[in-house]
Amino acid sequence: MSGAKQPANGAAAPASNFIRQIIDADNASAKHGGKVITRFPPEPNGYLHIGHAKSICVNFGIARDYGGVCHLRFDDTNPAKEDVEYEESIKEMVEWLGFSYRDHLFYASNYFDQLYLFAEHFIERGLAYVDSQSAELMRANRGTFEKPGIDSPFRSRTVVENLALFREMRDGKHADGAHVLRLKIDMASPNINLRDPAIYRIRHVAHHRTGSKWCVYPLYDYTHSISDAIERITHSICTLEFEAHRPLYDWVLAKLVEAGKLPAPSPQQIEFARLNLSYTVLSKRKLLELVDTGIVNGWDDPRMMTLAGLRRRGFSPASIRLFAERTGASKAHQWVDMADLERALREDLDTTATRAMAVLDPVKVVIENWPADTTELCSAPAHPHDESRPRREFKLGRELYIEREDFMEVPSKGFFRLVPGGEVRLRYGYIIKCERIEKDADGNIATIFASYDPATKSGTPGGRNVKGAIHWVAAVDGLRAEVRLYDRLFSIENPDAGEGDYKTHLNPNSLRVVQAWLEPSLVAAQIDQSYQFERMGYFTPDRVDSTPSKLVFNRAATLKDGWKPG
RNA sequence: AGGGGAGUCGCCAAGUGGUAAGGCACCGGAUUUUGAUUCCGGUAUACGUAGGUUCGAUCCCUUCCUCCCCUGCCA
Repeated sequence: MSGAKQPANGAAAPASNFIRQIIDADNASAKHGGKVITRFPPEPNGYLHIGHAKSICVNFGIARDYGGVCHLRFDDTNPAKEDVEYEESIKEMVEWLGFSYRDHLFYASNYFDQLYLFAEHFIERGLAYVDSQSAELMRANRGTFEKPGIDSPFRSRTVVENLALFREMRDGKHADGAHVLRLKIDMASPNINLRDPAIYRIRHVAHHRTGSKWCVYPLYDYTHSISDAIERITHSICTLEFEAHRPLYDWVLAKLVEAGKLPAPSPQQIEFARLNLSYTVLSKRKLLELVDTGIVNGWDDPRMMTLAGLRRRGFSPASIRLFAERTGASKAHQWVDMADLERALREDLDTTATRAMAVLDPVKVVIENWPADTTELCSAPAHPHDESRPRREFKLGRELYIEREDFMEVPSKGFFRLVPGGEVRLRYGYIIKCERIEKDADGNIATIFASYDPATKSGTPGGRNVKGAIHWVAAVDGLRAEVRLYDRLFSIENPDAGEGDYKTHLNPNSLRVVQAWLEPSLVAAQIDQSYQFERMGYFTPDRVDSTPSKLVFNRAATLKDGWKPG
């Protein structure tokens, strides 16, 4: 009865949490007849980020585990800020994350008629009034945390007066800001949200869905509670900052239920802690600023923790779901390390990513005893634990490239790659020995001259082996490509807590671009597919800049590196 | 006259009167032509603090401390 616990992708079953406990209890008492309906209610005024992803996973995940449904509902009550562009992006990202909203797409704006009628109902019951104070005066009269507010001089308007005025507001007879419709609750409430909250304001602005039909638009608390009830949401899961709004949510619904306008039982608002990620910022305002000031290249910049950015960077939907599952849902403020996101990525990609070899910082190797102008075909599995996938092939010739960091002229203790006079295996190829090196005018190693042992071809039964194996790309069939190496955008854990503006803590090395050598199989690399460049990390073709004639790869994450030079 | 929340291992997070799950990280060791993966094994005398109730308290009561949220005609 504790919800069908279906692992998201072979991972452990979702842990019990306080939300699921509430649902279990409701199911046990048949409060909602065993139904579970949740909702993800974004305002279409920005792009989704990793924090939203967690909320999506919580809401859609619970619906899935309990055999219920999760509504995608656009909270589009503020036409001045919202746009279809955002709506489309949000829908795309929800789907990309692996959740379907097909038959469960809703809009708060679809309830505008109903919301309006309910507002008149509140007026008729003497529970709402038109306030004509200025915004400034309203603020002043609301009181403070310690001091109760004082009643508006318009609080005692008659029902007839209120109704007439509200209809005039609706009919466009008044300017923006001239009046506002307020619930009549309690100006002395210790909870400021209950001090006669405004529920309708005048906005002579066209709405992207309702056009110019309305010039009065309902506010969040009023709209959200009623929308939930109309959709028969059973559990309305939101973040902690709405805790103080719950009494208002309950008040609105209770009044409508007692009048027979809405069915019982009402949905229950449940709040959980939002996600905080280290080394980044997640507020819409800051994300926008990073884009507007050109610090990043757009909303889908791979360094951005937006879902568009994460996707472009090479994060898989499954890895984000795994991450959301691991961080769980609770009421304690959580501060999660960015590295945890990368670990979830590695865990997912290790089992799925096709392998390939790529040299990101090339140094040339010449095998002097390799016959000139000859090559030999080598092959390698697409995945080390899945031999059923077609193998990849590439050539080995006299000249090739290896990673600069795989050679040390003066090796650190414990270094077992290539050193002067030492041997190393060319993965899937032969064992080579470094005979001598040649440096350029600046003292950098220009070429490594080596010899190979013909008896050591990869796969030779009973052949000898050496400890180190390094990746390489032959000059004959290697591909050139641009590779973008990303790192965290900020250099301190909490950019907001440091001294000064968060933008003073940018990591200057958050993007490095290198020209790499890739093995030939990578010409066929697909957008949205991840590749493990062996020993280097997980990469994906850049979805906007990569073309077959000019390959561009993004690094999503490095591989775990257990070697500590000593 | 203020109100509402939260404090359990480095990071998440269960448990809620019967003597501290799990994940990640970390540390050993085995396998490995990725210093990856995988596999074994280890890791809180301890639940913000001080008291109290109880045979027994992370869980109940009280004190104190720390942190977060709320004074938009934003959501």
